Amino acid sequence: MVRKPTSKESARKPNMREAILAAAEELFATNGFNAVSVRDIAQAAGANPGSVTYHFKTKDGLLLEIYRRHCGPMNLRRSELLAAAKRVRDLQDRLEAIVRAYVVPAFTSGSDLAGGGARFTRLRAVMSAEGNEVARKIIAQTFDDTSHAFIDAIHESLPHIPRTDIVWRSHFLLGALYYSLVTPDRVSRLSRGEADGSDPANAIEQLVQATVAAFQAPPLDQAASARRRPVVSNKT
Amino acid sequence: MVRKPTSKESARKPNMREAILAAAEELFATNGFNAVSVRDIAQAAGANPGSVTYHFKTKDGLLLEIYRRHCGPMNLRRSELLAAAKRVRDLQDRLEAIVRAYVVPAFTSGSDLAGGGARFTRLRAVMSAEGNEVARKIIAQTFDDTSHAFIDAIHESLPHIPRTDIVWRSHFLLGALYYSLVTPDRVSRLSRGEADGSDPANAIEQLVQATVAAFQAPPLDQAASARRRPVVSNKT
DNA sequence: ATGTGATTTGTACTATCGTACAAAAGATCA
DNA sequence: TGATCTTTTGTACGATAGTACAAATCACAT
Repeated sequence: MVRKPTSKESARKPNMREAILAAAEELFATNGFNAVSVRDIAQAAGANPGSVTYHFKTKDGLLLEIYRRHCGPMNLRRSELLAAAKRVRDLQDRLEAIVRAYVVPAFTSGSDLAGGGARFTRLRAVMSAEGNEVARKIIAQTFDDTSHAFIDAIHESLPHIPRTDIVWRSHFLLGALYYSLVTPDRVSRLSRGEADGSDPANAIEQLVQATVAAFQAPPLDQAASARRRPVVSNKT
Repeated sequence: MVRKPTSKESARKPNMREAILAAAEELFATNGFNAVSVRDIAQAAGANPGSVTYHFKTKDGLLLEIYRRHCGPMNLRRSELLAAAKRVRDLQDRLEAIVRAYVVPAFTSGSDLAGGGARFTRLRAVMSAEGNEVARKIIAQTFDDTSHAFIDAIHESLPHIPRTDIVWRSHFLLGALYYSLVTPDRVSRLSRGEADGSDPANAIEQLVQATVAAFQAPPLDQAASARRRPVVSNKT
């Protein structure tokens, strides 16, 4: 009989299941899915390999549970911030608030906080790069709603920009966001130590500032693309 | 091109070595390094697993050779385009030309062309996400020069923007570029079929337009960051 | 045609992978 | 305490990984 935890959760270690999830999250996010073995995860969590099988059945199941754990709270948080942002009167300020609502939850460093977090965002970036099938399915059915909500909100504050352009630019935003979390050291290196790529507050401000300007760029209509004949044409 | 094919080069198939390189490039770029086995590569190239060992010694050696093959020509191409871009008089046009010089070689679809190409760029994106050690070493010592050259050029056409900001924004550009090549289908999906994320010409124009605007955004100085107190502060 | 060196094949070895499963240990409550 | 359920451990199995290596095969100068 499956009983709900009556008074308190019991385990020899504080919570082995959580430890495994945290370890897997960290290892997957930094090394990718295939490079990390179940034994690696177990060792990092101070657990036995068999425990992973017991709690999550398979390695895919473990990844699935990581997504399940984060997706709900993260989208909730984003919805709240988006709703607040949409109440901003000034259109320019509203656009910035919307972008901030999208970016900030992705950078939060709270490890206890279930929703969002830089580690989970980085995990998603790596999984998307690896074309992970488990992640791909979840992403499409969980994040597209949120993405559409943000795109619509941005579109409302920039009515003269075609929706297509906004989609492209929000795609670029996500790419920039991902990459900032994947290789923050590159920023420090290229700036010769003048900037700290690992500082989330820094990254957020830079990203918001650059992205708002990108969204406000003139639309890419026929006239514009006809005006600028490319120096180097691409193979069609 | 016609060297002496005397006693040095010969193979039963047109060129098995090339076939293996091409197959590995394709598989690594779409599935990551660890998800692809040497046997997968051999099969895709119509070769025997032993052939891979013969030509490249190890799996790492194969990846290394892929980078070696592409890095030189790609950087050369970029240098040429950058030099041409720097000769543009008008500062606004010059900035766009510089960005284009950076972006265009990364999207070229020529498979015979050794320099650059979308496939190799995507490969780099995936390797960077996976934190691949072989790739990391090569990248740092091969691409940083080029990156600095572009950053300097952009800085010259935007003298009032601090170099730090330019580094961040060019970092975002690379992230957006990578992500566009990794998951082009997402653009098609989110735009509900109105845009084709797989069309390189389209991606280039959108990326150039958005990036130029991002570079031209006002600098992120003390005044700006003080003015906008964040809605949600991040853990320091 | 034949010898020679370059390439390809076939196979085998060892390590490690994900996972299954029985036994041990811990927790819970009559 | 003893019965029962949950969790952890230890171990093993089949599959597959990267790589080594000898034999077979090919291209070509002689």
